[in-house]
Amino acid sequence: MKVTINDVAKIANVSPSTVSRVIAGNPRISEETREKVLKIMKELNYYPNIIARSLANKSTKIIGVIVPGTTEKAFQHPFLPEILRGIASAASKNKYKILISSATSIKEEKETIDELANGAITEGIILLTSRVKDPCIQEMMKLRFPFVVVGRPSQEDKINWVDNNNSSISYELTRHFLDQGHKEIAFLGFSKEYMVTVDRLEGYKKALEEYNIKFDSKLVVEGEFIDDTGYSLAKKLFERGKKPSAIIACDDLLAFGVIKYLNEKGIKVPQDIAVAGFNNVPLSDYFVPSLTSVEVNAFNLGYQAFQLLMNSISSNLTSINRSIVSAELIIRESSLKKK
Amino acid sequence: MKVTINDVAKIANVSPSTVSRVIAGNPRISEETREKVLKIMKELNYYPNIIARSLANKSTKIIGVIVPGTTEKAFQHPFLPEILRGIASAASKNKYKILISSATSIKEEKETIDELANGAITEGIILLTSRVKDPCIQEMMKLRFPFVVVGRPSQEDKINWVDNNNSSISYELTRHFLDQGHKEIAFLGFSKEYMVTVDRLEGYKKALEEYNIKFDSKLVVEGEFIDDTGYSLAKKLFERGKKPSAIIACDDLLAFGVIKYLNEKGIKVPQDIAVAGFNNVPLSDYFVPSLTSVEVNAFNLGYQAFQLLMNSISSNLTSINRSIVSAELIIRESSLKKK
DNA sequence: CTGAAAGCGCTTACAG
DNA sequence: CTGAAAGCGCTTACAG
Repeated sequence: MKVTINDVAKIANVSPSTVSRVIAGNPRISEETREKVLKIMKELNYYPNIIARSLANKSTKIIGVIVPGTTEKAFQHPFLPEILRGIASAASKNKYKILISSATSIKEEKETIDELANGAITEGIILLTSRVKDPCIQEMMKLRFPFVVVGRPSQEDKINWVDNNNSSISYELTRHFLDQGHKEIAFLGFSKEYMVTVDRLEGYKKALEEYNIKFDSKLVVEGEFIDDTGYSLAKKLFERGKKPSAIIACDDLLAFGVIKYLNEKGIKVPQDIAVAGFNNVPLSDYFVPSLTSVEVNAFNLGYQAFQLLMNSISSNLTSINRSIVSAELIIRESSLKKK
Repeated sequence: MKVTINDVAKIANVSPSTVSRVIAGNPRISEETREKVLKIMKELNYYPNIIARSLANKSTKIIGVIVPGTTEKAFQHPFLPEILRGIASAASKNKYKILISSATSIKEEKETIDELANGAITEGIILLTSRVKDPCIQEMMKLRFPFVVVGRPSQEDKINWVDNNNSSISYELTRHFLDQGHKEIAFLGFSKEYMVTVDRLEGYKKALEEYNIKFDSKLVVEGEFIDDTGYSLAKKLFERGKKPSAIIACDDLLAFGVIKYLNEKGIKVPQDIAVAGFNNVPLSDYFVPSLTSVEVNAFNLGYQAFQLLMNSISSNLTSINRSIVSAELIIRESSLKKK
């Protein structure tokens, strides 16, 4: 049978209260009894029951992380795990544990949120999402429960969130092309459902404007951002009769697909068409040509998200915070004119 | 204030016991009171406190997942998330939640295990590891707590585990080269610390033997499997004066590094040297040349791991089970002679 | 410095 | 079919 605080108390000849106090490190316990109790605990191999403690305490030291969309696709993208890693690292430092949700539909997702929040199992929630009108965000706001979202939400002023400055890094990337003399730059993988792509498109437009290049909507190919293959998006672009000299894809995986398509058509990258992606996946560096991309520092996004959440938990929802994690342009072969 | 079962009971004019029973779906409750209680629950927006329930129940419906090594690198490899996804999917179907550990050292890892197991917070644990003498496995065995490990452990008969048949798929891959007439095949990324690589080397040797090719240890380059870059391993190989006609790397990421090295030396893949990897990462298909690899079905590994764990939890540790997930050879350009 | 008691929010035999 | 009571394993004012 599992040994409890009472067993320890009995054998140590003290009250359960006392044992509880030495566990909690209460300073009002005499050195002598502390040592005695500690010794017995060791002998009996006693471990406090976290559940019981949580119930008495009303503090579980657990946060929930809701992974977007259907679980089936949830971990698909290489940077999601990176975010998780960041959250885990920050949580670990604060002695928090992480409960990962795994819903397969929006409905289930909401139910999970309700359960985690109302079930008193979790002290706060991190939402990984970047959908424009995210139903989970709506749900969380209704619940008045501490939460932060990774990815700028549409209701940005009422919510704790962390994100890159997607608009400005996209601006930078676009300028990188403009500065090299490109006039026709395509933008693949835009989706009005996803804030990230909305922001990135905005930065793209802003750069064009500065260079007095008229925005051409035919150069923007919408896509599901992660699901759609870059191959098909590139194909669509060409079928519109467009043949830009540079292509920006909203994700490296898309960019790889684009390059595959170009290869098949006998178009050389970067000599004929320059290409860049976003998110700097591990293989962008190995790819031939190595792929120009944007490092979003997903680890930091996760890390900061946890910090904001702690903040929100302890401040009792009174303040709204945001955190901008800097992104950096990583220029590689795919976007550089050969000299 | 959070509404409790007592609040509901009072307003519904029944006892807390009755409310508890309708929550539990106890059939001995009259349809009439059930509906009344359900209605009040809705009105008050009542959610059962999971922690309290767990304490009374002695069942938390939570499993722990221990991610190997330092958290910092934990989620690095693309197939870890896939395993997680499999676990999450199976867990979700069984109404289980997942607590992810995040330790940064072996010592911390053991502490986490102790806490999760002895703290009554978790009903079972899945260990993601494939180290040969894994200290966490030792710890778990001591605890007599339900657990399963993903990756064949050295103590394979005393432990629940799930894995591919790494030896046999490696055998197949090696034969794929032998059948094409290759006589000198290098094997990169072996590490005696990791069962996976041990098993894969075994399959490799077996195939050579069948073809009466003498095993040459100079063709085996040890490496940290995931950490080491394929680039440096390939370099080592060449510095030994070896120039095989085919190279097997224990991981696709290694293989990409190898190819990069070969490219730099002006060696063409697959014309001059054929290359293959393991784990079929998302980009292997996009790479130029596309990379021959082994699909390990990480999702299924995770899924099966959860099933075994359920088994172990309900059977009360009385039986030991294993589950072999089939892997498949995916032949692409990098290993095929041009016709 | 330490103990007795009440309480955290549930569940579940037991009795009716 | 339903309720009163005890219990799950802790914590924490309160009293001394």
